[in-house]
Amino acid sequence: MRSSYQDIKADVLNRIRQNIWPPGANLPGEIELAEEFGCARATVNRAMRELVDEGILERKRKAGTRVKSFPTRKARFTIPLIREEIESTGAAYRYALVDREVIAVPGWLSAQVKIPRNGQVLHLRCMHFASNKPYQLEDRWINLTAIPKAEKQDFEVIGPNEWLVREVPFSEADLSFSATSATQEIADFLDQKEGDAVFTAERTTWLDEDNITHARLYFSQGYKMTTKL
Amino acid sequence: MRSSYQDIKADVLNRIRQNIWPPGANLPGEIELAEEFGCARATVNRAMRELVDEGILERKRKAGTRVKSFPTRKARFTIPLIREEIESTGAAYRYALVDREVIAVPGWLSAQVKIPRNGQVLHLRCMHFASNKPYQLEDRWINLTAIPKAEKQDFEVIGPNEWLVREVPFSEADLSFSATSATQEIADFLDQKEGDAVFTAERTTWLDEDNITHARLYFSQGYKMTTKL
DNA sequence: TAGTGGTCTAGACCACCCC
DNA sequence: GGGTGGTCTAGACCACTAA
Repeated sequence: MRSSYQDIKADVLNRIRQNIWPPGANLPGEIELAEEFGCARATVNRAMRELVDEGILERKRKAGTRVKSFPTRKARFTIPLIREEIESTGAAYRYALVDREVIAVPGWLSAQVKIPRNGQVLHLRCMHFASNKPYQLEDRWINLTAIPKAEKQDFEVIGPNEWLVREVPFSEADLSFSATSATQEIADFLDQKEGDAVFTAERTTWLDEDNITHARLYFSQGYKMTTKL
Repeated sequence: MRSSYQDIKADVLNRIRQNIWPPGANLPGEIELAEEFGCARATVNRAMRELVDEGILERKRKAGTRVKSFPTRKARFTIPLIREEIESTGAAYRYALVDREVIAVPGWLSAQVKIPRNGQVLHLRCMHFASNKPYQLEDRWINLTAIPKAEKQDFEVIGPNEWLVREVPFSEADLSFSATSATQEIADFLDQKEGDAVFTAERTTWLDEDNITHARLYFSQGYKMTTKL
């Protein structure tokens, strides 16, 4: 009875669900499991590694494999391109540039990220619409010291996110989500009232040691970010 | 010059960053890469599979491997146990049960999830404190048809989340995040003002076809969910 | 239909780390 | 020290799909 690594994953998950292997329990070693499932150790190994990756199991050399006591699963999510996100709902996507200015790095930004003092940044504000209803206000700073060619872009047609994703590779990004109260100005853009709750994402992107860009994304009312575990 | 799969990953990422392989470019086949890196095809394969998993590459049989045109990376995050989340900041965690009642399934809930009409649910409201400051209000429903033993738990000492994670395995969960305005009641619990923006998480958990539990988590002001890409 | 990735094998050596 | 998982190999067969 040959098993694939996916069969093994499913089987292990079932045993955990049926409390054959409750949280905290030790599993047999890879060799033993390979015999039971009638496959090579590498196959068992792949199944187990993926279960570790999903947050179900813990493994340590010599100590063996066990079910996590509190199996808090890991979820994955993508920050999709906003155009794709909107079009996937069937709505028409529209982009509009609001402001564009080259300025010296504001103090709060140079404190937060590593941009040389006296460096210049490109500050952009853009609106994203779904079927002509405000969907997201994007407040973005691009580090011109790191990405000088951004200055030549007018960003009238293509949004900075889409341009950056295509043109500028990055090595790391920090991401955070929070709820903020709309200022009068933000409320006007999003067609809401001052003080309304606004789902806000903040993102900082790095290439090795250089900060590339920082963005604040304000979503209009009713936005939900969803995922599956 | 032997390479490990991690060396290969790093090398591929570098070539992408240096625009040797720009977005949309086709990569050589696995056999060719294996020769170049001086390793077995399986090693290359593992490196490439992981890069697909991280959202950098796309692969299709026959067509080959290419850099995604819009490399929107996948982030992973864990929904940590709130106790661990709070204690990891150095604050003291305190839990308190607010309400506990067994009721018939409310209409809005039975519509949203699959609980038999006339079924009973355990409705709980709990507070989580960080150093005695309100941190999260948890509004939870547990399906007693699926989890009858929950009725015997008083949840005075252990929160329902912690109990469920340890006692009840699940197969799937839906998760969503949004910003809502605090009602007067929620504001009172969180020590805020009515109408304040509240970061809200909603979670529904399933075991095969049965809905197990549904929870709404209201975080107090200033909460940020952060992750790295 | 031919070429690519997807998976599996049987064996090997190694690194880590609990006992 | 010895047992566990972590990784690698050389080869094989298979599944999908673009041409």
